[in-house]
Amino acid sequence: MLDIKEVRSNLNDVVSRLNKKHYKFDSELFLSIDQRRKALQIEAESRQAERNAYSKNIGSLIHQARSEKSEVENLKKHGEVLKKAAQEAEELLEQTQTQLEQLLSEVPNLPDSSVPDGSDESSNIELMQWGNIPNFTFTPRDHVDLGAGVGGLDIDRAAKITGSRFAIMRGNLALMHRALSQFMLTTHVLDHGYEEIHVPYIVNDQSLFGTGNLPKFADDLFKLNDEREFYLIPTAEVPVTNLFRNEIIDDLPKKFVCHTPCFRSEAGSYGRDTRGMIRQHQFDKVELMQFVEPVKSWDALEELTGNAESILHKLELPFRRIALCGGDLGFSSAKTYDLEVWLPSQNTFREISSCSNFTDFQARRMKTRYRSKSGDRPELIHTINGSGLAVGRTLVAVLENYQQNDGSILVPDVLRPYMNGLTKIELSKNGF
RNA sequence: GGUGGGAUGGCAGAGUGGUUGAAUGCACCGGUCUUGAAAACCGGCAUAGGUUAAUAGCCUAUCUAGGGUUCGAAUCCCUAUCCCACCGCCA
Repeated sequence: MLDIKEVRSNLNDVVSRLNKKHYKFDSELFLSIDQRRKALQIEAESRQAERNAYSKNIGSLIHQARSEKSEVENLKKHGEVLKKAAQEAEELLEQTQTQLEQLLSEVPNLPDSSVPDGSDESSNIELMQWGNIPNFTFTPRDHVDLGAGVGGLDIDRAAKITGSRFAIMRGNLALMHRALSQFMLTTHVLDHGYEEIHVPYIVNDQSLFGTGNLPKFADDLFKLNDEREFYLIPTAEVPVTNLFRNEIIDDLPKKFVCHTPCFRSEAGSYGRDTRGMIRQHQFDKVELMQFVEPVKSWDALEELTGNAESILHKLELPFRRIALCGGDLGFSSAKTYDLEVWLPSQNTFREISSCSNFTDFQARRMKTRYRSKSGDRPELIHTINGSGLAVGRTLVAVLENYQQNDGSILVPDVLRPYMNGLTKIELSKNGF
């Protein structure tokens, strides 16, 4: 949520910055509702003040036993009139305030000035590339064939059990998948100073509002068939960011790393990435999350992005860092770096991590504040998060980049300790 | 699933209809004292919104949340959520 005070006082600036994000903000509608709100609020509050003063006066009269009973009865009658007037004024105010809140809750975060212009991913800017793109002496297979070859990946049976966009892994492939998440967690905890945290995979609607997934993006979510407003998490960002919802915290920064499955309905992506494990309804992700003081959030974004990149360094997977342009930025983000890993079978880079600074946008929705020292006014914090990394896609990248001529897969050095010393996943004679 | 008991400011904990936004203690901040510190003493210390140049005043709201009763609600009534205890069931 944007700061309504800033929207009011810098309306033109806000409109043009939202334009960069390719969002048309209806400033006239905003102004008309806000002006109505102002008038109604002044009216409602003065009615309320009147009522309060009147009641206080009755109280003191009764206390001093200065009045006749009948007199008090008359006073009460008039009190009822005041009460009605106050209630009516309040009702009108509430309607208008709700309208204003609804309007504002669907407005995206303002992009940072460093964000490149552009309407879609074609305007994203590559900032750097790392690693050597492998030169295969044979035609590289894709991860679906490789996975089938080593007898560890089964898409068809997953479709039977559940439906499309699910996968089954077994044997050494399942082991590698687990090893990847263990490796990521351990690295972020021991090398980068994150605290490991385990959270619910089901969240309520308020948490999703806090991160900005609701009210606008309900279609992307799996909702439980329950009287309560429960949803499967689309990312650990939702439960972890909401840790301190409605709280005032006093020690910053806080850094968490969290491994969870993620559930996305992928509505609107029919026909895209239908083959294999690239786009699933369920996937594992190791998420990095920082809660920081406002002045430190830009440094924190660089740090966190670097933390995610170090996983790719250690796995020796070629990747590049992309700055998303205004039109490609997520709803809550002020700036986002995507990390894209090289996939030989597609001869291109594919997203494996997305690291964003949300500035105070989520904090305002969640009412998460901090107090630097006792006595100071609480201030909204900034939130930063990013994948470190998407486990399923990392597995895909390892399979494809480490494949051998015969279809076997070398195990990256750093994973071997997590895989009982295994150095190579061999072809399976029996298939799956 | 059943039966009871709870939810008050950063924490602990008073408060059952009338100047209570809320006693008291702890924590915290400022001061006095001290060579310095501690102790003691004095003072301050909730959040949000509105108005405003103002993080000054003033007004409004908030004692888990949402409704209700009343001229007036932390206090009475209803509902929800969460926590605790015991019973039942269970990985």
